[in-house]
Amino acid sequence: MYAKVIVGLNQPEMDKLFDYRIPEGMAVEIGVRVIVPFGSRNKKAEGYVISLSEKTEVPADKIKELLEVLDEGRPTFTPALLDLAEWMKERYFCTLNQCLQAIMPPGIRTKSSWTVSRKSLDAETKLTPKETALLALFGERREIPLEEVQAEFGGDCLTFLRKAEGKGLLALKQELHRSEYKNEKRLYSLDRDHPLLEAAWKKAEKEKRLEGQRLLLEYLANGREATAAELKEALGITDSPIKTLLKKGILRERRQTERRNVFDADTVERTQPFTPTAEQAAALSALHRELEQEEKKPVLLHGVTGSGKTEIYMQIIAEVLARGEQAIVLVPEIALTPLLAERFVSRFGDAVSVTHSRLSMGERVDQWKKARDGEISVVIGARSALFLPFPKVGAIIMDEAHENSYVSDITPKYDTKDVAAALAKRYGALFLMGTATPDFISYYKAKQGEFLLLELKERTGGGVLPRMLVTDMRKELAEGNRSAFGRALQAEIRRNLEKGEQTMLFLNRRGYATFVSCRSCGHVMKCPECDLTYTYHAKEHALACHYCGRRAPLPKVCPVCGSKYIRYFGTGTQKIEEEAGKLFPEARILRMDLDTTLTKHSHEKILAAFAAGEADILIGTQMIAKGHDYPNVTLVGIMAADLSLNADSFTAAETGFRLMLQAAGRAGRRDDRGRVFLQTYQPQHYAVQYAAKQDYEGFYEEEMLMRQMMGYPPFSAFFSILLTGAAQEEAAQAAQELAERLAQADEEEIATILGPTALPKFRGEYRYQIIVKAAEEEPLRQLVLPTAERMKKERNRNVRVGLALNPTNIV
DNA sequence: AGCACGCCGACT
DNA sequence: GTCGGCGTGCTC
Repeated sequence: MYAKVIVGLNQPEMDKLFDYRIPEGMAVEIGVRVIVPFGSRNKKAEGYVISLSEKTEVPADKIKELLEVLDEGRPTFTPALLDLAEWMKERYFCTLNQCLQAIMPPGIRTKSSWTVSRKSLDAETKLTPKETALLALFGERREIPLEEVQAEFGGDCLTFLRKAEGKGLLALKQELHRSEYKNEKRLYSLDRDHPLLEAAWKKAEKEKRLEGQRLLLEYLANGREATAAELKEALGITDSPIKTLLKKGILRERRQTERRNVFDADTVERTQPFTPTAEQAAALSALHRELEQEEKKPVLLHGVTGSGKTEIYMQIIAEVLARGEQAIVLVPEIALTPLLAERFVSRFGDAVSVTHSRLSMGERVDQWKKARDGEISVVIGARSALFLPFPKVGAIIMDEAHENSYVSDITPKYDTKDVAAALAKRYGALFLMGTATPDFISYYKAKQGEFLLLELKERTGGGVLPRMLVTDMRKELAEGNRSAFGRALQAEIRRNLEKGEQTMLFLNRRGYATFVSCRSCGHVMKCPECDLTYTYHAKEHALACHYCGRRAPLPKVCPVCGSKYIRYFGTGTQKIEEEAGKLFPEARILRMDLDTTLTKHSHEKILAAFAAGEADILIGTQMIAKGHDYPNVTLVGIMAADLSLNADSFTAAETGFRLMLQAAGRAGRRDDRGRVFLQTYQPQHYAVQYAAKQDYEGFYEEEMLMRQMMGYPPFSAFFSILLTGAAQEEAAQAAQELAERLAQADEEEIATILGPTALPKFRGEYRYQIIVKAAEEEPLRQLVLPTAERMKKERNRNVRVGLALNPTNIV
């Protein structure tokens, strides 16, 4: 038997199957991780078994044998996940190996290291000066890590070392390190039949200095087991009495590996399903119908905040579990709070687990194993939860499906929505996306019938929509208010402070570049070619369009009104916090943004403190827009609605609009009507106008018209081609050449080719981007793919070509 | 990616 | 003769 293996080398040329013979008696399944000998030096490398075969085309003298099967022979990749990896490879133009790495739990990959050991040499051996220097590096040591030699002789000294090895001066040795993240506990108990036990008891009771031993013997007398940490905690002893009794054999040690629990399901009270409202019942019956279908359509559940989407998720999950299948609930990383998890635990008990990047590596690996071994059947997690090796997933639920954190930021830069749909198809599972503000591409697909569209328009708890008030910050400025707080908002905050009600202030800076606008007329500097906001490049003191690459000098006066009040809009949450402190010295203020949430539970702590009424004002980025109901919040201020409206992407207006609606959802979720202040320099902007009316449909219609006119997705398809290289000249030339070849290949002129554009250096590499867009995807693929493939093949080894089709995040 | 191999030019 | 710097082809 032969195993076809992907060797875990991250190189496009290596992304093919290598055949290995399976040694006699070795059990190998598809999807297992293996160690294989690779290359002329038979270096040990990690590989993944993709398929098994009776025969091989490879000549017998080339075939090597598998060295070892990892993970006790349990497959890392289920058939569904392997199939998904193949799909991702095609969709994201990357290697199968990269897809497998994305699917694998992080951190379990075997690492390799090399050591150099010296050999005794006879007197005649003549050494070159460099060899003498190398042996001097050893000093008294017999063995040193390769890194140390490389630090001294340069990273490329391997040929020299190999030669010295051939001469018999030294030996190079490879070591593999596998991370198991085992949670091994050492439990101590009393050997009650031990002959010395009686004597030890007596002695410990008599002698004062043996107090620790006495406590220990007493504590364990009833046959209980405990870890050293527990004993120390319970008895107030050090580990020395434990060690002493262990040495005598009176204490016994038992090692036990335990899978870590991410939280304690026992402390959560169980709840029963609610009786659905009429609206929910209608949605549920549609979902049940879809569950019965062989070919299931993805479902978009468009439900306003508070319309009870979670209850619908839970009732669907209950159905799936009843069938003996599993469910995956995807949540944006930031929304993954213990509170949310608790809701699911309260319904499904310890069948539920949680996984996200804030867990330790061991915790994550353990949740992964629990899924594999059927110990859990519901998982709530960030996007990587999709890749848990469940046997048969019945439903994939994606909450807050509009969130941009669902797009992976490392290769493959997958969009979780697309991957989840592809995976659901492979499982035959239901894929349900829930959101109050669908992204427009999904909404468009739903309206076109590609997705099933379900709507929830009522809030289950009653609740009224908040009042939206637009503050024209240009006017504020003209009337002498230079603060970031409009006068109306200031007055309302004061009122809230007096009434003891809470206020939330949003300022969304994360992920959006600074933009340049005129403070007098509100004009925003935009690229005339793309109608997208210019980004200010401080280093060059110039404006740049990140979409087409156009550069323009920074104007000294506003091109529209001639005013000199041109400003870089860059107020951050910290500045708002400072200003709020001055304006409302009596207020207790909390701030929550990336900087204040770097430590493990800080995120939850800040929200919990605010929920408990320990602060009057919470200032933060969009991360405070999510999460739970704060009944005492009656006022929300969106400090600069423009900030998100002017990001340099064609989705900017949509994102900004959504953020305003989300913020609105934070206020007045009970009987009293909340107030939301939209502060903006562009009150006439259509996104602001529609947000003020809370008119999602109206905005959608207008935005779609706009996109159709401008030829943006979903009315067009585009490729982003990125050429990367350490040598600037080479990368630039390759990019130029590719752009020319594309133009040449585009005989029928279906495409618009933008660029190449130089992007900022990234990790020491120069990057050039080409955008190719066209009305239809298929002809575009036929134009771009062969041309780019040919370029890749003929390319200089030092320039990499990366492709992305309709990426959600344009670089 | 890593590695070997071959070729070349510089330096001792 | 030694060393380092490339370009090229191969890895089951």
